[in-house]
Amino acid sequence: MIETFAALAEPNRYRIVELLRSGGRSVNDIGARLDLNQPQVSKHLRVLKDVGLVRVEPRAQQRVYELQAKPLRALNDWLDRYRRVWDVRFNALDELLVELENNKETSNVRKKRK
Amino acid sequence: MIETFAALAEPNRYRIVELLRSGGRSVNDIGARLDLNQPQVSKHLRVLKDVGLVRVEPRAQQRVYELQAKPLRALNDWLDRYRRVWDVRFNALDELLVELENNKETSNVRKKRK
DNA sequence: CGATAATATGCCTTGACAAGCATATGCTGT
DNA sequence: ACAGCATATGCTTGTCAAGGCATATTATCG
Repeated sequence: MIETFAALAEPNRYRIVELLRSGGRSVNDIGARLDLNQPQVSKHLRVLKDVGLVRVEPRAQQRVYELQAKPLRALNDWLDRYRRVWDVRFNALDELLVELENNKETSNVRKKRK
Repeated sequence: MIETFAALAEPNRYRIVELLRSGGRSVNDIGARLDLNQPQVSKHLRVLKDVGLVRVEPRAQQRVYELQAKPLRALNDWLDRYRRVWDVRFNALDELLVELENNKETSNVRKKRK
């Protein structure tokens, strides 16, 4: 999770991700559109690949990078755990639903009461 | 958006946010629970406050920090724009349904009614 | 097999930022 | 106003990561 945040916290990497939202692109294509030098694009893509945000598909002599679902899904799941904070619908009488959802995931919910 | 990612990319800040999910806490309380020195806690809270992730409420001589909805909501909205990438239900032939949902406005999409 | 295009990697420099520690500021009760 | 606790800020140091540039790697085609 933190890795994903770190990857997206870098401005140029964020721009790359935004660009790839419209579909896979080659390294040079990305560099041209975002006005970045090729080596830096490759490096950023490496970071994005390491955290699973993109995957590579060789196409002829170039490599097409495209977004991957998994980290985005993970981000969504993470955010779900904060729903009671940001979603208005959870602030009122939906406490019951919250309880149910908490039961569904028994991961790190075991907190010590004092 | 990038600011939010950057704030959450720092391990200790992430831990603070996770801790605050269960409710507002004072600076020393946070420091004690996460085993952090008080100055670093204050600094991290400053960053979190600057990006709007927390707000302060003075309580006696201590300050209680608690999570704020806005950046989390923004994060959710941002993620929504990638839904077609990560949400399986968007990958197939549900394009029509997407149109319908957008029109219905029942989902958590587009609730900004400024 | 050379030539060339597309991409990756290595090295260096520089800037940002987190931790540690000392100290300042602020609030509360007496 | 003073003492004492809670929190904030300033300064220094060390680490890490991004950009720039040169160069290595890989693939395609003649």
